[in-house]
Amino acid sequence: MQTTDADGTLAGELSLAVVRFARRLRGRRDNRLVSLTQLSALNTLHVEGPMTPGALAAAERVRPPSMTRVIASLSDLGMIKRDPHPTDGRQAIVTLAPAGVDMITAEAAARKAWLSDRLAELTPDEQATLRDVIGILNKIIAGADD
Amino acid sequence: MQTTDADGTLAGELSLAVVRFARRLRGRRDNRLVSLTQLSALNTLHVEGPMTPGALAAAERVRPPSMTRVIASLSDLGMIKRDPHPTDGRQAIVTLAPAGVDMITAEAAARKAWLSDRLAELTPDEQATLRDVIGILNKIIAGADD
DNA sequence: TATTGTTATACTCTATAACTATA
DNA sequence: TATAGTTATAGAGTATAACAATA
Repeated sequence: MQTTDADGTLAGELSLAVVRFARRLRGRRDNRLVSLTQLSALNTLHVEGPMTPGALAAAERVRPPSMTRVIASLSDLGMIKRDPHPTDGRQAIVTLAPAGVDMITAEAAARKAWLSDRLAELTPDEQATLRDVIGILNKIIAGADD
Repeated sequence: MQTTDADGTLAGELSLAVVRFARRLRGRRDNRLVSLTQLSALNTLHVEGPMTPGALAAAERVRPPSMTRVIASLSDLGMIKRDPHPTDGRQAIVTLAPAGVDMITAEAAARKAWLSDRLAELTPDEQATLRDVIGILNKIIAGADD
């Protein structure tokens, strides 16, 4: 077993595998009411609580204009609400609405419906590896502050 | 440690982590000459050899019209070439050109330049977990034939 | 008729640049 | 002037539907 990645093989193969997997995730979902991008924003609001559009953009690692559109679409769907910032008129506070909480719950079930079928075909060791990799991926994402 | 995913937690968290990681991969690359989607197609041609557009679409898990566009862009860049099928006038054979091979090599180095920095911050165990997960993700992708 | 591939069209996600409003 | 956010615009990636060419 290697302990370093001097030749970049791990970086390369990991990139391609993740891109293909993400493509499958986006394309294979049954519930088309919200996209995975929208769901990711809802999830962040659920985990971290209400925040400004700028903070949400930073948390999601997208640019503010991109988050503006995500917020607008989720607001149209009634899944979040926008309130004025108490002290700064430029900012706003984005809060998860009850419909947004319901969507998170429903989407978790929808993903389970197909991905869990795939996961069920894996060995317990493989499932454990996937569980471990979630934290590692999040660590890489969080560390990529350049 | 759990050995099943009855509540869908693994499916949900894995989905969100992978989507965010893929977003970072797409946005953070320095070499903008080819996209990760294009690179993935080049890589498949490199690993599996020349094939028809339909076969390449199937291998990449995208629809034929999507692959038509990827092939057109790579052909414009001189990284692949299209030849007539020897026996079936409807089909074509897509082959990796020398410039495509060079691009695969260059891109592997470019990815290494930034992702390896992140990987270097991980423990050997974490790197080994990532190495294991590549095969698991590919297994899931391959199995999702519904 | 069935298959392969392309064209036409549309939608989502993301970005940069320019702008408005507020601090 | 500086900051937060939106609007305008553009480009990549993907899809479905309709079409053309060939089997």
